[in-house]
Amino acid sequence: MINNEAWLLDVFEDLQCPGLVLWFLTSDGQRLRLTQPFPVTFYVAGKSAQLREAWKFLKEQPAQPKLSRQSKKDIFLTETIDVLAVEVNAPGLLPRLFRSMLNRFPNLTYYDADIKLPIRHAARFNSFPACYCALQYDESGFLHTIEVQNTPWDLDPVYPTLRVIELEPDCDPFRAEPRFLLVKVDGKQYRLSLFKKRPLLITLQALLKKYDPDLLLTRWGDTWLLPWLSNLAEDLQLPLWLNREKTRHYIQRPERSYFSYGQIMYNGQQIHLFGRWHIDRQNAMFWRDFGLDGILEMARVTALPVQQAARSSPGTGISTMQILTALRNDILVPWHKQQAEQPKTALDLIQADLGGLVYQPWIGLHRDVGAIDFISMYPAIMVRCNISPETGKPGLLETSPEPQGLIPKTLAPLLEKRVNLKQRLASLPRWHPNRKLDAARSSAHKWLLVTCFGYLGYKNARFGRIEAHEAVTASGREALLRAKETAEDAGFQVLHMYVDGLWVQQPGKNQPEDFTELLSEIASRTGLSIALDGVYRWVAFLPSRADERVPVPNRYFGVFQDRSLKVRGLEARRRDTSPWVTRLQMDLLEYLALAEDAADLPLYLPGAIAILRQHLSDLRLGRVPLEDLLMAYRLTRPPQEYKVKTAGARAASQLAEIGKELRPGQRVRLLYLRGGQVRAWDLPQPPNPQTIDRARYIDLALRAAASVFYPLGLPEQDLRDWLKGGIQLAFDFALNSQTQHILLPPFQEEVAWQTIPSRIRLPQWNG
DNA sequence: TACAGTCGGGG
DNA sequence: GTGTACGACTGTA
Repeated sequence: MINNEAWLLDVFEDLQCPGLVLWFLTSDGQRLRLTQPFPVTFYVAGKSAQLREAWKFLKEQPAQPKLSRQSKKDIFLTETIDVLAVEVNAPGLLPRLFRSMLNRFPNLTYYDADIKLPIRHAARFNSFPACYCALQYDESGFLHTIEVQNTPWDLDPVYPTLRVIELEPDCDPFRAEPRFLLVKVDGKQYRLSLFKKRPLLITLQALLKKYDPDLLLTRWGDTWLLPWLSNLAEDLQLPLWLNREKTRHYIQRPERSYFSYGQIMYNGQQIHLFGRWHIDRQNAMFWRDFGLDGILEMARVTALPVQQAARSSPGTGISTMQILTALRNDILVPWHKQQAEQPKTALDLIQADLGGLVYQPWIGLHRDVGAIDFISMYPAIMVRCNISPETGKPGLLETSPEPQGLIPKTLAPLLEKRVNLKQRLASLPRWHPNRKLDAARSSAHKWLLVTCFGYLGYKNARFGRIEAHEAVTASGREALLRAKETAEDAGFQVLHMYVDGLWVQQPGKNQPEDFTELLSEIASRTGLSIALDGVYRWVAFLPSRADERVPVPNRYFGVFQDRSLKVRGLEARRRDTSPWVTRLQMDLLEYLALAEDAADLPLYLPGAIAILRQHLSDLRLGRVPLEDLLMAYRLTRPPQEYKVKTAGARAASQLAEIGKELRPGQRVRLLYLRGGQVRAWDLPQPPNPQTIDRARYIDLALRAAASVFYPLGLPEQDLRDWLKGGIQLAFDFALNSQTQHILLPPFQEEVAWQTIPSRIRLPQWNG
């Protein structure tokens, strides 16, 4: 018998004999393949006559399941229920057995029938990707015991040193033809010609053999590179060991478009390897935002295999965590949710059908404003009020006496870890190397927490229940209202409230300490944690563009004490705004952010106008690269299905004509051309810069600029008229009920914004 | 003028 | 292997 310690890399079913294959990385750096017996069970409930039929049916199946009667807990029922337990020795045989059962007995109720092996393993052994284990195994590689030494909740996980090979073509294969494969391994770089196919494969295979990587980190590996290489190897009859498990071919999951987060999303096809991880940076949803650390963190806390964690949404993650909690607490996991909403009274409907509380902000400019937010408000409410599909309806912000429900049980450690990470983050100095790591992990958690709330109200979620969802929003509104009362009792003016945050103001209070007492009072009156997002030097809430008198809750910008900007709802935040317009708007905002005091803002107006002017003349003189003028629209359907031929639809049609079809969920990039035309960016011929619809872009630019100028009291139309030249510009700058009349002389061409000093001493313009 | 279509959010 | 709902806004018909 051999004792050893190792990190777990991969778990999958053994094709040779019943059980699992596990790949480990040992503490002394070996890559170890072990096998482990792993019988799996699913459960069936229904009328006893039908269950007896099912019993007979199962006895005749080649998988030879072990059958027994058991009493188990269904989360939606108060009493335990009698179920038929179907145990299979070879885990790989379960899916097919379940499918044939379902075919034959579609009306029975199934549990634990579609749970992936790594999740079952996690439930039974508390394992998770890259967990550190104490192992006992014999010479034949048969695993006798596995004891996991750490938990997903460690703040400082110790990871093994992974061997990594990075592979990427020299350009985007969907936009041009790549010529080289760039390989990075062990500090060395190689550039292999894609046209010399035999040497390419021989070199790659040599590298794979020599370095035996744990992680293949690619770009377009999912959608192009790995299938291309694999097909090539097959054609040329050369070996290419992409998998560490050499008897297996990789898994190719097809591309798909799906509805998530209120929009159509697109995922390219995926290539999953056995015994080592493949991550395609181009196709990894979480990769861009959180990096490998975020992916590993997702994998740890959700127990999803790394390759899946990298490519799945937080919804899959949180759903998996709920399944884990259920399995560990001996609660049946329904195969399909079949829970109907309970009937509601009319009053319930009126009270329940509201979302988060939204208040109308006071339009305009405000100085010295504290922004305070509840920390992960909805998840915190779910934990505090014990809101779960199986628990009773709690009073507003009250704790129920029932045992902790499945959802709070799942969330509590996650919430605690996030708070710990955030606290540590706040205490680390800015230069500290761990900051980025903690921030990435904290954000990954935030996503899981946010999504968990949405999942409660999702009709197809396994553990969702709309009443629970509504109980959460009801308590959320109550918390915000109590916070408002508390602030007003303390003499603050509440300028705005939005779902989980509020903006408060009191003359003379402009330091973080000035809000400490308020924070703790709100925390005690609501029982929820709350934090100061920051103190704004000044903040501007914008009105609706359609009607100046109507405030909109989420269009604002402001500057914090540390000079950092916060921008919401402006053009620059939108992904369909071209980079040039975004740059212009951000330049203007960053420039205004130099103002120490809102009262100084008028002094910055000439400089801001000069910045605008500079960008406009860049456009006129053709100095703006075409890429910076690209608009990007997400397609929601195939081009021919659009009733209204939007710019995006027209551009997608152009691409479809040359065989470059985009799927729903993908973005199409385009330029506006004169004569109301559009042109897709990814057409073979580059567009003629002369045909660009400059007027159109200038219009977009002025629109964006006007949002920024609005709180200065400068209306968009006046700005447009004045820029044409020849007239004076007169307007009123209002702050704290004091009005300043401002007069600008007729617009002059000759200002280069490079000449604007960063620390401003500008002439007075006031009349 | 009606309404189809797209966006946001979190950091 | 999937959050919903909705308001703001723009551009087409």
